[in-house]
Amino acid sequence: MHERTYNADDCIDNPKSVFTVLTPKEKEFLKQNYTCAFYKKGEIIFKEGDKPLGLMILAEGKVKIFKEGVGGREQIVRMAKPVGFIGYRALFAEENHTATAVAIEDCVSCIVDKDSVFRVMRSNADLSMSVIQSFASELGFSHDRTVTLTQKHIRGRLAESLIFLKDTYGYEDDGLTIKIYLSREDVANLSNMTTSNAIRTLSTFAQEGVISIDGRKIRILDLPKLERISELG
Amino acid sequence: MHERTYNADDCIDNPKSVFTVLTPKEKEFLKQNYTCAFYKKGEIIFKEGDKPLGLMILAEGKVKIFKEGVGGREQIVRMAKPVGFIGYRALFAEENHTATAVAIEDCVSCIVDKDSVFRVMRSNADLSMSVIQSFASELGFSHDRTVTLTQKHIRGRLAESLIFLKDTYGYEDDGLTIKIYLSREDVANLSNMTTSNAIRTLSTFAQEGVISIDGRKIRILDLPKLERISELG
DNA sequence: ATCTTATTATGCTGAATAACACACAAAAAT
DNA sequence: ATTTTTGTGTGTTATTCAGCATAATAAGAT
Repeated sequence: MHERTYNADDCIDNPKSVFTVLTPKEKEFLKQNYTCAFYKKGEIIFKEGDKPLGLMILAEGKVKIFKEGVGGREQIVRMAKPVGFIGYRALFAEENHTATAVAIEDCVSCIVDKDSVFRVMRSNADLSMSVIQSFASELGFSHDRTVTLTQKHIRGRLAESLIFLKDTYGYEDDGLTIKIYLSREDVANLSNMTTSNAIRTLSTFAQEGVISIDGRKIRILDLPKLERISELG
Repeated sequence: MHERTYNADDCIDNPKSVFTVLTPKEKEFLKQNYTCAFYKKGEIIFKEGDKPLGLMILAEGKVKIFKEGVGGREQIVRMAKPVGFIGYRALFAEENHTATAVAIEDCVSCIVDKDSVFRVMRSNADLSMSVIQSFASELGFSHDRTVTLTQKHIRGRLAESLIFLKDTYGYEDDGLTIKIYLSREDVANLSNMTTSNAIRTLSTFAQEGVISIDGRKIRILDLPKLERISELG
């Protein structure tokens, strides 16, 4: 982890963040209580068991959050993008982290210290309500994933993961390429399958003309068909 | 659903509920804004797609909350007990319900209307913070379950479910019998397996002396062994 | 009381998918 | 540049578990 000059004010002022409900004064207060850190691709941002130090805002880069299961097998539970929070579940649950966060690309993350976050939340009910709404949505998403990962077949699980990645990160300028470049192993860990089966099923999708593959670059050629595969299970 | 005279003041005054952080005045306000309903065993309390009307407090009885997956297959995502909330995820996410709640026993549920709940939450930061903490814990639990249900083998999943039921509902006076009586189908839907396999695996556990079965009454005879089965996967 | 339906129990078969083995390509380290 | 490591692709085998059938029992309905 390297220190670097980075301006997190952008995060706090970002119109897409939950901070829009804050008063200028409250924003100012937060801006005086954060530090920034730079993480190289592949670096661990926090590990299962670590104590959360504050509210981490992902300012740049992409992050995977996963849990270690049976025999060290990874299950990705969340994919974070800028501008978004990471590690906030443990912070608000007053627990140590129960998952590990790893940078998928070079990342910049800003930490607002815990006391400052809590103070602003107590002073601004709108912020609390936004956080509650975020948690409630995230919990719904988690329940959905549980059902998908346990009930759908490999093809359905992979199709849903690809759609999820597209919805989360969007397309490149070509309007086809999913704007994230994951290893086959990560795709597998997101979709609850072995790496071999992720590779095989991606190839099959490509043969069927649903997607095209160029290394880690995945282009969705036939979204309706991909959605049908996802629905069918 | 039958109306019945029931005193929900007990719920709001219950020392185990999140309402302990409220002032007497706020409690009084909530007590003036709730209605109670009675549900017979097997009755639906709310269904996937329904609009949440308020914050439901389960005052008496036990409730299963499940989602319908591929081919109508149920996945139980939560088991509620008194005094606890039900249907609060959708309420706070400002969505329709994404799961169905069914009474496992005769139940009494009190509904505090949405506006009143939100008003008190805006006036009392402690309450909001408690709700946030609850959501954060629940989300952690959901992530745990996802990993368990996808990665552990049948025996591990069933063992974990039995431990979960014991932790949630406790023992009968004998200190052995799990204080909930589920059908084999519900046990299966909690553990992501077919009814046949739930029956089979329960029998195996009984043969091995880990539990004993008497109809729907399950007694845990060897908790350490059950925990070991759960850990191993 | 008796009929009907739901639940529990058990065996058999087949499909889905994990596990393993190996080859090859690409990237990183020396 | 060359060695080592990491990632990708493909075939084969083994295992787990779902699906189905059938019977016995228990619970509800008429």
